[in-house]
Amino acid sequence: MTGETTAEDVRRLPTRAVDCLKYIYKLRERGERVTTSTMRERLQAQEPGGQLSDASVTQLFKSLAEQGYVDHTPYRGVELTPKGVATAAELVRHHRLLELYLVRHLGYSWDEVDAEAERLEHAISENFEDRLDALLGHPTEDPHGDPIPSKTGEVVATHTQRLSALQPGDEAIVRRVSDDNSDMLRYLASLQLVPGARVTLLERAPFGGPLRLRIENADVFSEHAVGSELADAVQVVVAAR
Amino acid sequence: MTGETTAEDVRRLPTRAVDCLKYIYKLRERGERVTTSTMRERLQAQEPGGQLSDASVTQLFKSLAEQGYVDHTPYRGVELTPKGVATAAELVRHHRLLELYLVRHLGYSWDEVDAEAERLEHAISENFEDRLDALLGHPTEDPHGDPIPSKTGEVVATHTQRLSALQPGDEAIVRRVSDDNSDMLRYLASLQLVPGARVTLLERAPFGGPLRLRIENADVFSEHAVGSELADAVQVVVAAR
DNA sequence: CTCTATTTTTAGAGAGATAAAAATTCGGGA
DNA sequence: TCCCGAATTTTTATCTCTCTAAAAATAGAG
Repeated sequence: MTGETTAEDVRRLPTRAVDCLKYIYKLRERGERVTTSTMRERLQAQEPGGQLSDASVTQLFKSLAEQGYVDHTPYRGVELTPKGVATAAELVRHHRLLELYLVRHLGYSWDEVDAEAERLEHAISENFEDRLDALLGHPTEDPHGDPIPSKTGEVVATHTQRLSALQPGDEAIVRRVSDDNSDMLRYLASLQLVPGARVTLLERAPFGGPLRLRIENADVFSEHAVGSELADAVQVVVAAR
Repeated sequence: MTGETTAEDVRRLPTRAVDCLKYIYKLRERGERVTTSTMRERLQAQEPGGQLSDASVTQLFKSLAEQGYVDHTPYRGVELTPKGVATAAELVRHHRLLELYLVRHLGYSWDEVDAEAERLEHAISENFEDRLDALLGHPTEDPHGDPIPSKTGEVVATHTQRLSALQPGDEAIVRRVSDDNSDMLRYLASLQLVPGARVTLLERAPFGGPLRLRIENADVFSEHAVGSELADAVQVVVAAR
């Protein structure tokens, strides 16, 4: 028995390699295909001002494939193996536990936590992770509504759709918002368009135009027009149609 | 004006380089000379199973000297420049704030915190540091009695001496204990030989033999014999002689 | 002055990066 | 269906950085 190595992998592999697994995991959450250039953009965005070529990403893919974390079909992209899923889930678990902790116990606002968690997720120990988990009451969602994988990598799946997919007259509950754009998060908070809020689509302009919404959160009502970029970043569950 | 770069240095420099500055800082705290081989041992102990040669340390010294963090006198050793002191103090500040935080808010025991802080100290942001500092009430000492440098690198100096330097009959207050040996810390805790405790040296055996001590902490009294290694690791302030 | 332990220099190996060249995919037109 | 060309991905050759082993240099004790 070689024992559980997933947790160690997160700290043993180069930061870039684990981040790569994490992004594959997150892109797959949204059902997108993972290509070399997509990954280069992602990894590059991570390190401000950092340079990274497509060729380097190809080599990273090959190296991760050799180590059994991904299946790499040349010219087609990569998919996580079970081992890769486990490792990525462990890192994502760190990230989301940290985000929730930073908001609840250190007074961070939800638009600040992504960047801080990005750094810390690689450094914390198994012990730290477990203490956070217990202190937070074994949570299953982070402040943005993203599911927190369990220690064994399972997630509570919720069937959601994009806010942009609603039809006029539909009522829905916000479940999840994209967490990686600070400015958007601040704006969403100002609209009260947060997980748990109830939205009604009043009207939608054609050709990707704005959506007019009625928003209710904590008994406060408002009405706003939002653009398609924002409506794509918000996941909802339809309550009435 | 190029602005304050110290905080960024901690995250921009390679981990090993910042750790090197930290160890120079800590060795100087105890007035020890910093040689190539000492540093190699220190850095090697850091990474379990890690290999590191003396030659690498020499190159690290040269590189840090070129960047203005240390003065390197070949064959003699290194000393921190003001820039080096500032950078090391910033990292030590991270470390000690984290140690105190882990004990106070996450239920860690004082023998666990060094290893965890070691990892986190490189990852936290300026923002995180400031929040910790405020939450802890701007502390000046960590759980082991080590001073926490201010944001500008100043420390509250206390004139201490080793417990092993006491004479029979001396009474002293424990101020500080060495933080890097888990087993010793657990043992010290079991003896109540912690910062704030009052000790009286009853007797000392010759030739580096054991010291017989009377220990008082929180109105609990006890008597123990301790060896010289332990007596060297505890710093005290004499109260009565 | 000489001997020994330590430190530094030197030479070269390995990881990880890039630019440029080669290979492959994919959509559209004959 | 086949072929072409643009876009993308992979390969190749090379560069830089960091490390080590071995050789050379130096310090310090006797």
